[in-house]
Amino acid sequence: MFEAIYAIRSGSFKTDVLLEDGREQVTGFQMTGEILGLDGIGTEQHSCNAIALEDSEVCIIYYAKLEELSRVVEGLQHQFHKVMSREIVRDHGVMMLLGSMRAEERLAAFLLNMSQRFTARGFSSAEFHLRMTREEIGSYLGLKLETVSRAFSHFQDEGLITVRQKHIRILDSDGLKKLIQHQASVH
Amino acid sequence: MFEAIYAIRSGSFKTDVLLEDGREQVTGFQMTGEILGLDGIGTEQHSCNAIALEDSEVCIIYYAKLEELSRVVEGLQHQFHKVMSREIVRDHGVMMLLGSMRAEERLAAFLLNMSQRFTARGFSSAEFHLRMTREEIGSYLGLKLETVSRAFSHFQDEGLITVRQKHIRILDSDGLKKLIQHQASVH
DNA sequence: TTGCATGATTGACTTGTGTCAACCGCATGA
DNA sequence: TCATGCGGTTGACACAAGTCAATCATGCAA
Repeated sequence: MFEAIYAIRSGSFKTDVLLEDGREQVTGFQMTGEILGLDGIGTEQHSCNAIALEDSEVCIIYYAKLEELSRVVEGLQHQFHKVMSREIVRDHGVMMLLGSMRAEERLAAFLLNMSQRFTARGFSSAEFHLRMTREEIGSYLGLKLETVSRAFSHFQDEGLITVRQKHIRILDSDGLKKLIQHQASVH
Repeated sequence: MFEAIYAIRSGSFKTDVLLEDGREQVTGFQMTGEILGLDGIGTEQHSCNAIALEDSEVCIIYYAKLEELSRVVEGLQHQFHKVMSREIVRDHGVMMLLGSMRAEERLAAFLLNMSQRFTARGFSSAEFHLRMTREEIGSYLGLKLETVSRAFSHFQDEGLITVRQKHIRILDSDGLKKLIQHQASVH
């Protein structure tokens, strides 16, 4: 059943979908200020789970109220459409990752994306704490946890980052950016 | 620049995004009755290309008009939200494909999805004509065209389908369904 | 403190898919 | 008719990532 969407007030989440046979696919990581539950509007039924990765707070937005308000509050409808549209664009980005990048490119893109999102929230762009496990990162990126771990170690050996468990420090973000594009032209 | 979305009146399309280095990722195939261009609302700029796969017609829907109408026409806003939401759910399905299925599972899922969409449009569910090349299917499924071709041949050897170029006939759709789930429990 | 559980790292080996290349089939146009 | 080109198929081989397994690190509970 569907009745609301949820704005994250603090904390962070992962969303996932399950196949009958038990395979889990992480479909995204959401941070403060982002919206959960937009998948439920189409079918009147949420199609993925949201799991908090730390203590978190959400603001419940009843969808019926939102629709009603959209009709009278200038600009609200448009803002809401923008949020949904951006989610579609983001998903296309993930499809790009999964469909045409190799393991280290995926992880580099993931790290740069996290860095950018932390920056947008006023945190350091170079040093941050990942709230998800290697397995969750792997599921999101279509990789096994060992592959994620090895890629982290390799980046560290190359002097691109330092890793200690979930603590990441980016030493050479240009190097990571080059990885994403350059790898292909080697082809 | 963004000003409109497009309802497909007849024909079919592929959408893709490009990486700077020239890699192409097909993000979807759209058929009659589906909507193109929803990605443009968020940033006032379309982020993917749409290419017709055959002679096709679209109905241009100016976004400004749509927003205006949504405020007065009962139910229109809700219908529009549903369309966008379903696109998000569909993308999550593709992420499932790309992130946690192997080549033959992906292709089986793709064929069943095509079959279902043809059925919904009043065509045969068992026999249809693919409008896209092996390379486009491969890009969409995160596979090389040779892998797609081999999987088709293998399905044919197993008696699941018959293939002759772009003509597909599904002989055992339950067999295809089992492939998607069963492969995993072998694990 | 010790013991335990969970997550992360690393190594050795296997395998699915990619790569490269040859060849086939069908459609189009000269 | 034959030549040309594009898309599709198939084979041989290479390699990236998966699998299995041992070990280490961290944090929590007794």
